[in-house]
Amino acid sequence: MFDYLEDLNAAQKEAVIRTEGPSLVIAGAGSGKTRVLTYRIAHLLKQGIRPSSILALTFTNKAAREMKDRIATVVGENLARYLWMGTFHSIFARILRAEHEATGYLSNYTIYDATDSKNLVKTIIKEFKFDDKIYKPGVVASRISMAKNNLITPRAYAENTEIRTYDRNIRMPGISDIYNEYSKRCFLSGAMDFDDLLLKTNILFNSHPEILKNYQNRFDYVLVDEYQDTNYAQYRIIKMLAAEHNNICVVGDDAQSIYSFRGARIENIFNFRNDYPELKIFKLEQNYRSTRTIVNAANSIIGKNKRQISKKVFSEKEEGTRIKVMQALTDNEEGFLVANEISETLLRNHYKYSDYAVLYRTNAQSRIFEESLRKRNIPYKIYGGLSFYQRKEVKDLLSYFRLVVNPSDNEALKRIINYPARGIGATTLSKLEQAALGKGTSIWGIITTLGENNTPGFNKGTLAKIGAFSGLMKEFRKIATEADAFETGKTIAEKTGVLKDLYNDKSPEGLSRYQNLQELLNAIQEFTVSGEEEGRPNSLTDYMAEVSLLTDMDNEKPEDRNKVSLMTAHMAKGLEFKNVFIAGLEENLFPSNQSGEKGKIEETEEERRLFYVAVTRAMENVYLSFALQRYKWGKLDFCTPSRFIDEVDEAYLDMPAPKIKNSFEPEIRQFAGEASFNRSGIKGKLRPMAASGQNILNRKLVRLKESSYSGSEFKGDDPSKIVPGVTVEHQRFGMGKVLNVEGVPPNLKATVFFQNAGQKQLLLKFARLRIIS
DNA sequence: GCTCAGGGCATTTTT
DNA sequence: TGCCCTGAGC
Repeated sequence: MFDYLEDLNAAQKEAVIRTEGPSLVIAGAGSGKTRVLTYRIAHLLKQGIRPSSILALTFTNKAAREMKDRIATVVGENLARYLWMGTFHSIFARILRAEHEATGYLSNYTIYDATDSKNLVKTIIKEFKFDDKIYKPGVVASRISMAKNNLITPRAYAENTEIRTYDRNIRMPGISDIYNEYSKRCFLSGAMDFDDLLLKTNILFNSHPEILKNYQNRFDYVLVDEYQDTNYAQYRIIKMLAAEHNNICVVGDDAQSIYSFRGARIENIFNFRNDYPELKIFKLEQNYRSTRTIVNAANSIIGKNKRQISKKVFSEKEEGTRIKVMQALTDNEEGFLVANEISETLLRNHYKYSDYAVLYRTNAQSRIFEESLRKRNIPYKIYGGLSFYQRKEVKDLLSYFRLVVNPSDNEALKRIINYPARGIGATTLSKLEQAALGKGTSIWGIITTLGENNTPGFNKGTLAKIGAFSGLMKEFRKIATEADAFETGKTIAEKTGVLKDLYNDKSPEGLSRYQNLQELLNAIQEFTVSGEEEGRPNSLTDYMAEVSLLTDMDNEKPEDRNKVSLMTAHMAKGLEFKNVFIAGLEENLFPSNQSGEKGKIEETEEERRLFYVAVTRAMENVYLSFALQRYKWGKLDFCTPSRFIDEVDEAYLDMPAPKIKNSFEPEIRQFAGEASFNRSGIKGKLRPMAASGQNILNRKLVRLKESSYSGSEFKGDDPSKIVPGVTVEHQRFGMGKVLNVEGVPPNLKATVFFQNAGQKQLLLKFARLRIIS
């Protein structure tokens, strides 16, 4: 068997074998952090420690899975399998299910995702008659989330003068009441949100010392990955669990703490020493990933931060090439330069597409790179954005499953009670909801007792419709108790007509929706079959307990293997690529100082850490690219390069960072049109817009019914037949068509873009007319 | 209850 | 630009 200790350098080895007592492993970028964690666990197992007494917490399922697989290769599958290894959320969800009696919940509780939480908050805002211009659901939800992450209960929130003053200052003094109501409703629905999994675990351990004791005794060893990203709630749980044996090992890198906006506290890693004065510190400083140039350049950036744990990250690899600075005039040009560089270096250096990543700050920036890569026939994959589990069709079907598992789940019920259409509209639903609130029960609770007690006073027709729905659900619930997850899931998908609905939609979007549902069913089948093989329970209930905590990263497809990756710098953490483009490095998109008064330095430092994370993803080549002018929300912005480029030591750049400060005069051509378009013809006024190079005519859309565009053909209505004056001339790239538009000067042409309306019927296609010169 | 046009808004998000 | 929400009108 292979000797894992041989596979380590001196510092790594120390960190692996000194297993007793508290340890802090400071793991610089690319220093073999995962290796140390996995071998440390393997080492424990080799010494006869029972796997079930080891708790290892990660932030992503992927990290947990990879680590488990690697441990299995060292010590064998049957040992690895009994480890308590998983994400914070999944481990605590499991504990909360096991201890549900002490929490007041049932073991089948639902986990609300961010959308469910926001919808519930929105409902409450409306009911409380707060001004929804001021009370934004997203803002309120994030205040609630902040409170939970800091273990502030609704009551503590109400009594906290500092918080209340802050809320008053942002003109939302009612958040406290909303939070209180929100918690009550979640409980009534038998639901917890993501933050609850941490909050309720804390409450559970604090209020039931005997239960805490039980877990303290169970876990002889506690290990935590990415410790710099833990929030207060996670910190408290870790501390409690490790209090008995004190064998706690946390691994992290303060230089890579980039999630403060989600409640992560970099202080946790700074203060670890105070919590465990007798700790051992291990510093992993040798970087095995990147060239010396990249490591040194990264150091020169992060060195500007005041608050950090001292370390000297170094590389013994070759010096490598300098970082390339790419300056473009427009965002289009930037996309072109990136795509160009990829196709050239790919051939010259025999790279694969998967050796490249384009990183940016915001998801919206992906579009321009998508376009330019597509033009060059470079395969790419966009990460982030709408995840598989957030897709409408997937969420709809999952909502049926949720309701079957937990009929109290109001958010799920509201989502599907009228999908597919059953004639149960908003009015009926709101009556049901009010009745439920009045009685302190769930909507399902009202529905099932309508026979004896028709308080809302529904008429016969409505009662029949609701009855049919509840009959269907009862039937599903019965099947769920008898059949496995796949059998149940498939029956539900078929009997509700959800599957057929999409099958009948032959548009490309309809097809992809149908395929998504098939994919979901395949995943359930896989779960069912592997559960059966391994003797795990595999009912729909068991499946739902898992699926709520899955993300897009958890179902990567093989056909995405050899593609250029497009993602935010945040998402790239933990990954590595031979070539990394850090794109869109304009001051206003990669902000360094645009935040408010509070925490200006902290936020600048965090942006710098983000930049550091992005640079250290690269093994061989780093490109810093930016455009000097860019459209942002339709308006032209003049930009300067991010100040972070200036901070890179010039010795590592292939050209000095350009110091351009709005010094050029844009060439502006103006076009003021007279017409916009709709299905009945040309109407209204074109909004005149100034731009250089490319002119945007107007945001007015041509909405075409029953038509779509695929390949080079219009299916259904051709815009030229519908909108007078619009003629299709020839195809431009991918989505667009170049058009001649009546009334527009002959040197200007329009491009039509199609996109889905995303509404219920999926029939509308948008065509955007855009003038290009 | 559905459709459509118009208005308003806009980081990052491992769970 | 793009997307989501809302209210008018059918």
